[in-house]
Amino acid sequence: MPEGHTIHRLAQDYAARFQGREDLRLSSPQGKFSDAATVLGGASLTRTEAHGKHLFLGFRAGDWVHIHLGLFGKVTFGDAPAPPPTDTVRLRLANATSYVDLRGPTTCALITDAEKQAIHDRLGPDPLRPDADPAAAYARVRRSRTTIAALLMDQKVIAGVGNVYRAEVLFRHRVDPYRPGRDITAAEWDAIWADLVALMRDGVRDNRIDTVRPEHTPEAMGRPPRVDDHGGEVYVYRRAALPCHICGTGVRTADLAARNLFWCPTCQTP
DNA sequence: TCCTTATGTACAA
DNA sequence: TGTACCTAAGGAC
Repeated sequence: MPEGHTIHRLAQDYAARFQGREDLRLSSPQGKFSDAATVLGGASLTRTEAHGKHLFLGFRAGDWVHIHLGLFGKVTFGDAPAPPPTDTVRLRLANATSYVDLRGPTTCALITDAEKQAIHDRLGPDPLRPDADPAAAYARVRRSRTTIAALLMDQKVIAGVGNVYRAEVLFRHRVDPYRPGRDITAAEWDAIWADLVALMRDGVRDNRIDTVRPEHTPEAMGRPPRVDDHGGEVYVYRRAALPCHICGTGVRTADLAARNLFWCPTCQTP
């Protein structure tokens, strides 16, 4: 599930169900986080935060649980009573009314304030954070020979964009994914950034990625709605060889840095 | 039941 | 650039 919008939504949802309550219990049925769960004991959740794809659960001054879902991590919320956990649950939070299970994360670790700060320091601006500075991202983009497709996935350049938002925002701005960063104009970057802010805010609200403009929706175009397992309506992501919604050209796909890239060779210009 | 795939990242060579 | 890691679902047998 995880691009930045998912993580910001998780920060909200963890807070809504657990923040400020005194009846919290932590456990690690799988065992890999048992020591930390014991250290935290019955501490209450005081705040939550997201930066890019990193989630931080704050328990007391200096105590943070740092979570990164990686490619496979999943989080499941539910109402009490919590069912018996399966043996893949890395971290369960439970109180009298709710539970939440974390499975398969790349990272789930107890860290200090200083360690958390170090993570912020190595991440680029996040379109979903109010403190984000798009000019800092553009400063890196404009002096790079690397393709814009790779730069958008580089969390040091911009935090929170993943393979879906990358493909979709480049399509929406008609930018060929192989164009070098240095050939992206300031106006193009400003438009891409503003679009990411809007798209990702929608993503947090809806808990899915929809990128198709109203005039290109299945209803407007007279096509059947797309239903994929990520749940959203998109232009090119995972639509290899299918006709482009706008021009009908077959959507192309290629490997770029071990990830699948999708684009329309007609609509997107070098 | 096995194989492939996936919205990610880190580290080795 | 390749590989390892974490999990679950879907499709091929």
